[in-house]
Amino acid sequence: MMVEIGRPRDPRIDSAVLEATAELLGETDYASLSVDAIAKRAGTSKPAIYRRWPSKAHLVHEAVFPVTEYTELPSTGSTLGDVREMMARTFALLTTPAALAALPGLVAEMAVDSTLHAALLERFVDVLSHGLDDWLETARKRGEVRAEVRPADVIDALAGIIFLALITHPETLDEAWMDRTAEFIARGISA
Amino acid sequence: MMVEIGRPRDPRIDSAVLEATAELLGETDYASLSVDAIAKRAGTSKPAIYRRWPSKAHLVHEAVFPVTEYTELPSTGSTLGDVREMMARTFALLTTPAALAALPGLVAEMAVDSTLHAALLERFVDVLSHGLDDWLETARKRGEVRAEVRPADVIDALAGIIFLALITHPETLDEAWMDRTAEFIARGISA
Amino acid sequence: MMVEIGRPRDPRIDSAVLEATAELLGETDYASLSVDAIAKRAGTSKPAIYRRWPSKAHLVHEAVFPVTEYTELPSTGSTLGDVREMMARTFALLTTPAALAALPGLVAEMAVDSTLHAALLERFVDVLSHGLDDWLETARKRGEVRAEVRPADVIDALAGIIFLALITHPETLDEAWMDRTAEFIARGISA
Amino acid sequence: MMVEIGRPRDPRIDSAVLEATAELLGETDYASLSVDAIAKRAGTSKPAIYRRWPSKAHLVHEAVFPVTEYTELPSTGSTLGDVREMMARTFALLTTPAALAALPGLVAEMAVDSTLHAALLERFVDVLSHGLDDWLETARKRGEVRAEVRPADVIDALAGIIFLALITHPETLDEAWMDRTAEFIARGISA
DNA sequence: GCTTAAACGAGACGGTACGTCACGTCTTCTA
DNA sequence: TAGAAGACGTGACGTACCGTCTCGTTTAAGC
Repeated sequence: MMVEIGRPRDPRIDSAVLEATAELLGETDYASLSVDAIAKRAGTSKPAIYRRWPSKAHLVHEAVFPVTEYTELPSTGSTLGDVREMMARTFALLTTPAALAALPGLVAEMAVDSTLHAALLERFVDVLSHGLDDWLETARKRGEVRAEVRPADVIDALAGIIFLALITHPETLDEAWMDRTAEFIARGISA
Repeated sequence: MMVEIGRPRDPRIDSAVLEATAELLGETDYASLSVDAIAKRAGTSKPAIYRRWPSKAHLVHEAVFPVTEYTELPSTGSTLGDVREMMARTFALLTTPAALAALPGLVAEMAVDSTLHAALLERFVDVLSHGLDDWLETARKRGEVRAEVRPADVIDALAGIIFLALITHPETLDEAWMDRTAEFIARGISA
Repeated sequence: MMVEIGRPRDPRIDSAVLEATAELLGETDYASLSVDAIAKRAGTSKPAIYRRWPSKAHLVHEAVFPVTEYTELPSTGSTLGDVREMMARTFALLTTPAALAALPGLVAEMAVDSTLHAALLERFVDVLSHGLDDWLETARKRGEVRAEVRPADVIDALAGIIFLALITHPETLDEAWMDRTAEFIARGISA
Repeated sequence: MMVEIGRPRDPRIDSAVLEATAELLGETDYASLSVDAIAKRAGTSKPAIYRRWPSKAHLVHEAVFPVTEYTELPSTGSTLGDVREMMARTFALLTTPAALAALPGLVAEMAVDSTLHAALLERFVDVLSHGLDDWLETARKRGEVRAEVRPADVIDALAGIIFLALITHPETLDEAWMDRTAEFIARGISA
């Protein structure tokens, strides 16, 4: 049992920093975001930040993808409908102002920092794949999804297509595109 | 017709710099790549580089994705076979040592620099979509591809899935993964 | 009263930089003196230097003309003797290796940077005119110096003549020249 | 006899460059004056300039102190009057807009470039000392100037005092200052 | 009138330093 | 020991100017 010694950390700093980070990411991109600016906006100091997160990237990752309660994948009754719902969730996750500003930068840092890589993956897979195993199992039993389709493949497709589309042609991601893409993925995994 | 005036640029510098950049990207990642180091390796100077490319990102983009001769999409006779071939090409394009090192960084800079965004897209779409229109048209006529599938959708799927897989779990991208993914995409666009 | 807050500056850096600057000025001229080299020699960094001095010129000025203890103008009993002593001091001040190397460059920067101009003048006048007012007063009372001679005029003459001679014909500044010039100045201010 | 071969130099370029240099020195200081800007203003090119002058400093030196006709030192009848006239001439030479802007810079370059040093001295001594030998000789014969006073000493005093005063307190160089200084110098050389 | 050779404009070149910026760490004082 | 403040080393950024070079073109003098 770890005994806490000395002055305890002020939990208000944690949230103030996360909020400040998300706010600032709504105003500038990842590269122009400085830790000094975050500290100032949060009314704290750089060392207090580095005591909590090992690097700017880790902080941003946590600010952009906060740990949230899982909500069950609602069953719409059809494969297409369920895929459409998963897409909507993934899309929502990736298109908050903070996520839009931070994602490219995080991707760059991921490639260099393996601890960030791991953290980012875990957080992501957690959120996106939650309930996916069960859903796939059920759909497979109904004969609607091929046996060899793996959860990771579905995430690759969902997240990969949305991510690439977001960074290359965000202006064309309308309802029609969502529909076409859902149809594409649903057929891709169908028996 | 633009008339050349003044001392012409030394074309050997262009190629030496591009080569040096690609070489260095085989040794370090994008962030650790300095323009000074490129200049030194290429036997030239920083100003000579900035005279040719507006930023490090533009230079890297050109070094990593050189303009190449287009080769026709070979028809294997089946949709699946053709998709598998397109995947192989896209995969090859994205997994040169230089591309692996540079891609995350380029994605980050793309988000900030719109001229780079445009340049990168043009280069990419050029290479990947070459012949795709015709191929889709033909496949559509044979009744193998749905009418609403667009070339851009195919590129999103191909490049998006491969890119995300590369930056998240490159170690699992074996032949089996390529096969499953080709199957997925082929079914996704099929009638 | 200013309260010090945050990490205090390391005073060893101040002195190491000043020493390094003076040393390097003994080896090269002002123009070839780079801030990078100073930082390296002093075992510190460029930002640490620019935190302390607003420009290379301000740093050099302080390194070349350090604030020193004032020593009284010793009275030799005669106007000529006292002038000769003042000349010797001015000459010593301007002919340290660092001063010889730096002075022309400082003069050039003075013309451009008004803050440097002010700083350089203050330092100079401080050192050269210290005790001069009293000396002139005394000499005037003895009837040896004309009433209208001002301290600034004496400094102009002393420093101006020595400076111009130094930059135009340093090789001829022997004892005889010093004697002739002291005689010239002593007569110039005499009643 | 050197035979001219090839296209002769365009003499209009010489004068256009000198004029442009003097003009620009009325607008900025020596350091901010670029050879590119001179070439542009003169409607010519950098190589044409470097064909004529070995460095920026040499060009500026010639632009600021053009070779002029010597005018005799007018005898005012008194030592003081003659010295006052010499001061006026020296002052005029050093206070053209171009000279004011260029002098500090030239002094700095002089210290580094020995060919410039020589050129600048020759030009200066030529102008200032012209007729001085004769004048001194005459004054000496009249018993008004001490035997050991040398022409170079007079130039040191005249130019040194004016130069230092110009770069340190130009705003106080009024008629009264000129009078006091002429008196000082006249007494300094008097028997 | 043709040849010759250098001057010309434009601008690229290598070199070198500039002053700035942000990162993540360290050091001080205070709570 | 946390916290605020801010200095620290590191290392790269993009810019500026120097004086030289390499082009293609123009200009005069000599044959």
